[in-house]
Amino acid sequence: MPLKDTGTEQSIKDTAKHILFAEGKLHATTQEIADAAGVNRSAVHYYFRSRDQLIAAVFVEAMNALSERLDQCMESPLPFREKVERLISVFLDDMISYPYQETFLVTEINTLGKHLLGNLGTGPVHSFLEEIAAEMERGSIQKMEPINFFMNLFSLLSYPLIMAPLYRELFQINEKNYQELAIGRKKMILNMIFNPFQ
Amino acid sequence: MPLKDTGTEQSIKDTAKHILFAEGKLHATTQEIADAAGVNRSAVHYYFRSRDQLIAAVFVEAMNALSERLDQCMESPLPFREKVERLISVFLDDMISYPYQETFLVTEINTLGKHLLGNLGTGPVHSFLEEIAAEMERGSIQKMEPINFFMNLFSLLSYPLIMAPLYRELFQINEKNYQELAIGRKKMILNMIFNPFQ
DNA sequence: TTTTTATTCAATAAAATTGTTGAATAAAAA
DNA sequence: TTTTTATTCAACAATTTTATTGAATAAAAA
Repeated sequence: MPLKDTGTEQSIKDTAKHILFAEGKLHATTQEIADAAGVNRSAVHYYFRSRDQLIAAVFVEAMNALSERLDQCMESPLPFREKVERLISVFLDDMISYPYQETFLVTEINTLGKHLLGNLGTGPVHSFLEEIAAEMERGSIQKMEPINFFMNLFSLLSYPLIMAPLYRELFQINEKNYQELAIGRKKMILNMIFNPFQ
Repeated sequence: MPLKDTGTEQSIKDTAKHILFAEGKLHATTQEIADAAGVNRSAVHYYFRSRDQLIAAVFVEAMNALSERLDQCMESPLPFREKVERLISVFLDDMISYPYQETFLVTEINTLGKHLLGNLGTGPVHSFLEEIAAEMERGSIQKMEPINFFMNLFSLLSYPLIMAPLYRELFQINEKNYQELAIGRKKMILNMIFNPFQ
């Protein structure tokens, strides 16, 4: 660990994030990461000692950034519907820049161990679930298990972007058009989520 | 390639599928696969020559099996709603036994190349999309881009199972209860899909 | 029984990747 | 200027994983 901060350590992490989360190269080597970061491979070991520790650092940072952003949305004093709208915008932007992030988290969680998850699922998520339950009582959204409402929201939001490489082939859509499709889903998701069915 | 079929080749592929798709060990070595299959590692090379070719074979077989099953559902002469119900059941069963399958396909598609996708997205999917459009005309489902209806269905179905390891932590639910939750979503998904909102 | 075939086994080669080290360098700080 | 610090560089060791090979074995087929 260096005494003054030249940004190299962070730059290595950011590059690793880009390769892993944006490009989806889940088997990236330290060499590939170093090259992409424009540093010598020694620097990677200098800062992180081992590949595993770099991966773990990236994992933790991504996890914290993600839950922080979501928590901020969920804790904001906005009315429920606007809160959900912001949640969708924030998450959609994130998914567009880092479509493989969730996939990475899910496939690495077993090898890295759950202790790296930190304070995921504390406070904000819990109170947001209660808020969902309250809205159901009010009748503004369809009654169901609050967890299901939560998962529906993120399903409709995430899945099409996670599976983009497959669905682009399935539907023969190029990258640009597919992204437009994904962004266009925003309004539709709000409709599905907020207009009580039956 | 052996002249008589002793089932070993298939057993190796099946074991690889289990390790990759059920256990989610995306970095599995040929040794791990051979051990789990109860064969010598030589056998793996005897049948597949290289790890890459084994992975490719597994990929192709999984891809074909998946699209065949889906095509069968989509082509069946059932009324639309029952067709969708079958689709959900078939896919849900598959997701429960192989939760990492889609993740694997999506992360390997870049390294392996799209030529392995075969005849994905031909005939059945296209005619199913037309059927969806027709149902929208009939008013039995909400009007939207047919592709969005399709993606909504699979989003609501797949995402909670793909993300299970993460969401089990987030909601502090054990594996058994989480699976019950996932199965219980079936009816709710049908409701969301079929009851026109607004 | 003889032959064929599938598979194992051991040994080893080849390749890829990671991790280590100590000296060299260049820039910033003192 | 001297010192410190971050980083590079080259060389190499260690480890892991993959791939090859040829002989051995055991069962099935002829």
